[in-house]
Amino acid sequence: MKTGITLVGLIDCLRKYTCKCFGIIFFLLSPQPRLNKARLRFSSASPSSPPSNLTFYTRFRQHLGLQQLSLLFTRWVLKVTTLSEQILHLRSLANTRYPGLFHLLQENTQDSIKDGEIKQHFGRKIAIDASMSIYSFLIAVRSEGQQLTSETGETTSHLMGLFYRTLRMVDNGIKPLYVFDGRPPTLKSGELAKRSARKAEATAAHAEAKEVGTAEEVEKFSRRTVRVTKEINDECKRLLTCMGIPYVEAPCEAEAQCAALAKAGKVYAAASDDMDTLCFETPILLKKLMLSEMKKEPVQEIYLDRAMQELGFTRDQFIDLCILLGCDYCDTIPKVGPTTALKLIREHKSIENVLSHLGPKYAVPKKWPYQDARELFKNPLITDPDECEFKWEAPDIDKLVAFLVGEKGFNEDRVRAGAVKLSKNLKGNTQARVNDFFKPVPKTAEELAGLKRKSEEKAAERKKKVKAEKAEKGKGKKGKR
DNA sequence: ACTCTTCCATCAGACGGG
DNA sequence: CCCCGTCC
DNA sequence: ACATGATGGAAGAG
Repeated sequence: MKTGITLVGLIDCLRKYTCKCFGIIFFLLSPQPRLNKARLRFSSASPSSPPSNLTFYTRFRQHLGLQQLSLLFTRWVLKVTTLSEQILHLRSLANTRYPGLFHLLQENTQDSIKDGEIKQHFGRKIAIDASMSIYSFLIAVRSEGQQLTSETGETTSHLMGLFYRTLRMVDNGIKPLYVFDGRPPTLKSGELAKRSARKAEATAAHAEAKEVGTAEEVEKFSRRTVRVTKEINDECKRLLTCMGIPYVEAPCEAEAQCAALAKAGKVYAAASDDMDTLCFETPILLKKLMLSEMKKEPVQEIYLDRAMQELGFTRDQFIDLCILLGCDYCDTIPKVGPTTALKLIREHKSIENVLSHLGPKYAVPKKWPYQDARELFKNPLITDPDECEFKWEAPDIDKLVAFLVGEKGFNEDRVRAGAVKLSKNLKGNTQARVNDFFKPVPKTAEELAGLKRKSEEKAAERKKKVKAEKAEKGKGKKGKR
């Protein structure tokens, strides 16, 4: 707005710092190019004038808007760099994504989402995507921008987070089962993009040599997106072993494996904040499991069968709905949001029918591999749940102390206190299960009343908010007029 | 006026003492 | 309770 | 020679 930057100026600047441009381009091509301070600092670690580019970029984005800017960069990239169309296409595949499924369920169904407390899950086995948690620990557990480290400078953020979170779960009687990603999740966009690229993009034969180079770049690119290194994963596994907590290694996506375990009845539910897990047919999904105790928010429990029942959908229709809403595997149709998607599927029952009845207003993406996505949801790569063996054992306190205190410099008292909690809860196991068996569904009147009150309060709050806003708006308008 | 979509900004863990 | 510093 | 995703609010389009 204020700054009078021109396109020419921008391009000049970019030419000047060619290497830095890659960073910016990747930002732009990433599904959600957002910048925050931590990241800025992080990526500007190199000495030569990085801030100029980034601030430049930010200002410019405000000026132009994202789409034009990214178009501009795309064109520029094509001209100047060796990045080929395939990478661009790969990124564009994973473009926008609506978070709408949860809201949609919230508003269109009554019983599929239930708020509860963490205590209700006492004694239950719950599968958790380990990599997701570890990733968030690595990002969030920091002090003055730096991760926590042992004396030798090794990162310990992940151990810290994993240790205490697991402790809290065990303390609440939950028996966690961690599921580790097999191959990094790039299989999603990577494989799909490659596949569809191979299929349709034979037209790019004009530069075969280029394509060879590109394939390498694509691989490089996907390798880079590995979030949690093998070392970190191994340390976490070691910690879990010391704690007596079991884990499972998924061949591919942990989410899918969690769902399979839940479906087979090996665990009670899958805990994740990602609604995609529902598409893998987990009967129950727990959302915000760990947030609850800290912030006094309810644990959200989502039942797949009730959701489908209330929407009147079969599993296939439900998956199609999710694809329309936007999943990890393919793009959405522009102008089709949650509401429209629901309407369309209700009317036409399947994506094929939707496509054949779709008005000209809606431009379906040229490459829209919805069938592949559907296939991935229906038949994900998993190991048979029956072959997964896991049990909860007593912690090996000596090893635990040797590891955390000896190698990583944790406070010994805290670790020992934690270990005591672990073994104490293990003892209560048999009883816990019996209790759980006795009163699974019937809640006490108090609990019900409490929950009701809570939800009513929330609803009231929302209404009040809306009302207040409307009132304000009204006032403003009246005042103006 | 209303509904739905797109754009933008912000933040992410766990614990304990005041 | 909320705010804020500390964990390693 | 690297770099994210969920969410809520506000503005925009039809």
